[in-house]
Amino acid sequence: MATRHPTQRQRIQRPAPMYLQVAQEIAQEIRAGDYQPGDRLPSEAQMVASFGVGKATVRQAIAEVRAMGLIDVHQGKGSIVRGPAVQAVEVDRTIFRTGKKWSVPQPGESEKPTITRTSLDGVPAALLAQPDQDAISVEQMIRDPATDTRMAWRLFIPLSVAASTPVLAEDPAQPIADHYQALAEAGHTLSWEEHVTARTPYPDERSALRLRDTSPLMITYRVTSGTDARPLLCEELRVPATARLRFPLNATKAPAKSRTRKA
Amino acid sequence: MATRHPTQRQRIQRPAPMYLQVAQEIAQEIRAGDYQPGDRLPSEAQMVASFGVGKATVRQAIAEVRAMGLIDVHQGKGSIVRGPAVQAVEVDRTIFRTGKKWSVPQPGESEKPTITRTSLDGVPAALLAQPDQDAISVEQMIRDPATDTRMAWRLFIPLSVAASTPVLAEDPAQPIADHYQALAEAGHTLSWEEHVTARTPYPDERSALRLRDTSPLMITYRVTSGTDARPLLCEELRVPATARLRFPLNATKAPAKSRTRKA
DNA sequence: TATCATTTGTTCGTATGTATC
DNA sequence: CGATACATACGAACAAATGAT
Repeated sequence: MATRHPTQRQRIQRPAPMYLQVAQEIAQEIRAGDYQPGDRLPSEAQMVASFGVGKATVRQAIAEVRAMGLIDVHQGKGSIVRGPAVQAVEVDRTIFRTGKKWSVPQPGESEKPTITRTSLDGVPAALLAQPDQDAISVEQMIRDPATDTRMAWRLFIPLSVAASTPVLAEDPAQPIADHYQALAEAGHTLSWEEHVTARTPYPDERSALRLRDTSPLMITYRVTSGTDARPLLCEELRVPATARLRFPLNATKAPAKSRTRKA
Repeated sequence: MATRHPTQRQRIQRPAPMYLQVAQEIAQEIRAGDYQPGDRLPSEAQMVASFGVGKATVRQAIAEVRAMGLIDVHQGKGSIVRGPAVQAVEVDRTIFRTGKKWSVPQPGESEKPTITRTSLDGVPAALLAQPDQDAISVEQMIRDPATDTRMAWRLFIPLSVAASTPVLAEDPAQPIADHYQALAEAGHTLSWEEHVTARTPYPDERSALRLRDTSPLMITYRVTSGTDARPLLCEELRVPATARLRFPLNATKAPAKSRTRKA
């Protein structure tokens, strides 16, 4: 009781951890232009001396700055300041239609696809609304030569859909636009929706997609639906978060019962 | 020379770092069901003993498992196994139209907006194609009470647009659908596109959005364009990557010169 | 309410391995 | 080959949060 001063209790403010302070200091110096893109930051040992903190603190600080995307760190070389020139790859998610033909932008060169049979699980299963079902899976790595960006594409064709539209199963690895056309010719009125999320990549994804540092991973699921909004196909695309996904948006006719806007 | 066996040079394979091995082991045990959602993992000290490695190694391993999204870590409590029940908040990015009125889904409750004047910079500046220009900025925090998810919304109205359509500047904080309507009434034929990216959040964003652990941040920019595809407005929405953004997609009439599909 | 044991968070120091130049 | 720099790993200590006593 006597040891606590009520007037102080409001204002207490603990200092941020030292590693965060150091990180902020480094980030500030970079943004201020003290280091130009391409420059090397002082070595860890030098920072230990100049900041007067331990090595673990410096390393944690550098990890933060790297997570901010301001530097690249290379063993044996040092920490290199990134330029804003890290141009974002733009991945166009538009679906084009010319008469009865469909086409989708191709963001790079594709490697040869792998066709397997898998059980539906996780998000694709939920989006396809068909749990406990198997699907034909087509996997393909896509590489954009201009920026050396790698993307992982995967198509899920539920077996029930392959059964009712056998042409899909005949050549699962054909261009996706041909799948769209086949479904349309089978009498479906197609519509699409896309779901985007992001997460920290797993170690194997980091190496497969050549992800540098702590860059997150964007994952987008495109669901192709037919008549009665029945989901038919699910495409998954995983891209480094250095990219930007582009969606064209059209206004949709509101349902009869229009949504009320909350406060 | 004599110390190197040429026949070995092809097969060398360094073992993975111990912290990754430990992380994989923990992740495997979780996925195998050895620990149920809600269970506490063994404490760091116990792992140090059971794995026979140092504390720093265990901590790095736990950081990996946490980055995989398998556990939540709380100081003083321990590491809690997450359930797959971490339902993703779905943020619907549809734009609805009823006759001459627009509406957009409201993902939660809004706090009171802050109106400032800023200079356009970074992605919004590039998307609005109007560098070296000022803009009216409206900032607002949105909270989804069901999942306690926070989102940061921001609107940029370039001064040139505010000048040619003064009604926008009169009440910048009005519902965004009213801005759309005002622009339509001013003679614009509206269209939208949305750009999505992700990155590691800054420390201040982590606290403002109450981000747990190492969850990345998704950022989406919605650009409203008028006649002649002239960009008019830019909305920025930052949401935790635990959310899913949902876009409806309509096929777009292909331009006269249809895109050729590369190999 | 206050205390205490447990658990994670932060920080230091030191040593060794590996990549780069 | 050697010097430099980052990566990994160990040990130790104290701070801060949590939950039970």
